[in-house]
Amino acid sequence: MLDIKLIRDRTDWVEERLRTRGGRHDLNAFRLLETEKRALQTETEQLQAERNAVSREVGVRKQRGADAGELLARMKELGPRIKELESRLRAQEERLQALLMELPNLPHPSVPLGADANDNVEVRRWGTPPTFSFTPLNHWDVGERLGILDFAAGAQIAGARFTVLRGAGARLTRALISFMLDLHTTEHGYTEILPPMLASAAALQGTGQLPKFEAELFATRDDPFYLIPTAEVPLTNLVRERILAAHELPLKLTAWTACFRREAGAAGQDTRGLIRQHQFDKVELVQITKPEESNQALESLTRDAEQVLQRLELPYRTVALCTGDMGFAAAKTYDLEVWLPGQGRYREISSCSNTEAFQARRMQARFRREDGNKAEPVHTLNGSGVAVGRTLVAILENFQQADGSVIIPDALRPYLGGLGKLTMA
RNA sequence: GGAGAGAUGGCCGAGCGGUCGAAGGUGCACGCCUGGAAAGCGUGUGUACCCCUAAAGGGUACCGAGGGUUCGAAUCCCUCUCUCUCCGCCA
Repeated sequence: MLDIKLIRDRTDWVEERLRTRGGRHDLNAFRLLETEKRALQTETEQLQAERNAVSREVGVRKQRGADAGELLARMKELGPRIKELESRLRAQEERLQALLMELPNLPHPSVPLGADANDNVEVRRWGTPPTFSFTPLNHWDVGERLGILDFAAGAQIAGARFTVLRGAGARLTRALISFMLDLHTTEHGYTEILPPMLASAAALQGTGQLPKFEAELFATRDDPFYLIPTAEVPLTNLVRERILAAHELPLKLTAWTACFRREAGAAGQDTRGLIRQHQFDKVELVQITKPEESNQALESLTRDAEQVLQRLELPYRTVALCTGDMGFAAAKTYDLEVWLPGQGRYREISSCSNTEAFQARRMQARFRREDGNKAEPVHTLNGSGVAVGRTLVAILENFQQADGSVIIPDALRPYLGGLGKLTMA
């Protein structure tokens, strides 16, 4: 949610910044509505003040046994008038709020201008894509040949975009999760959380998935829950409606969760393999910081995610998303793209964003400085550290051998009882 | 799922339908006191929004949420949510 005062005071500037993201946002309608609302509020509050004064006087007179007849008559008129104004005011506020909730975040000044993914800017590259003496297979072929990925079984249970992992596939996934969590908790200073994987509408609204992107979410039928599309939702909502002390910041949280996405509108994309599933595992990183520290925090959070790929010896590049390609809540985003030999290109495996105060304002997450002044919104950041399913894909494709086996990166072996290679049965 | 109890400020805890944003305590901040501290004394100590703004100031709303009764609701009524206890069920 944008700062309403900023919209009011610098309408044109905000509108211009929003325009860089593409889409159209008419802030004049907003400003008009807001002006109207304030007039209504002033009128309402004047009458309320009068009501309070008169009814106080009624009390005083009654206690003295004096007559309050004409006062009661005045109150008879005031009552309905106030009630009507109050309900109009509330309606107006709701409309404003609804408009506000639909506006995306403003891009940080350092974000490259651009329309779509083609305008993203590569900021660094790590590792060298492997060369093969044979034509590298797609991960689904590698996985099926090893008997660790079973797409047919996933479809049988739940349908398209669900997969069953078997044997070493399941174990490798569990190993990846443990490896990532251990790295972030013991070396990067994050606290491990195991949160609910269903969340309320209020929580989803706080992080920005609702109300605008309901179509992307799975919901429960008989209860008011949504399946979380990312652990960013529960982790960030840990500070919803809280006022933190300055010394508690930054908060660094990590969690493994399953993530559930309907992938509405993704028909025909990545229909084969593990790349785009309705359910996938992810280790998430979240930081809650002071405003002046969030820029630096995004850099370090991104490095924390990159470290996962480096330890796993997976070649990747880091890309700064342009204004037109960023998500709704983000002020700035780096994507990590891992090299996939089967596709011969880099594919997103992590997305690290600073949402600044955007989510904090939605969820009223604040902190108070040592000087004891007014509480102000915190900044919230999130990033995948990293997507587990896609990491499995990357390992299968990058470390596949001519004989169909797959070498396990050293960093992962302790989590697999020393296993160094997946081989065909 | 059944039965019961509860929800008030950072925390604890009062609150006959009227002057209650809310007693009291405690915590915290500042000041006095002290060689220093404790104790003691004094002052202050919620959030949001609006008006006015240089500052000060003023107003409105908020006692879990929403509705109702009333000239007037923290206080009465209804609905909901959450927490706790007991029973049942269950991993």
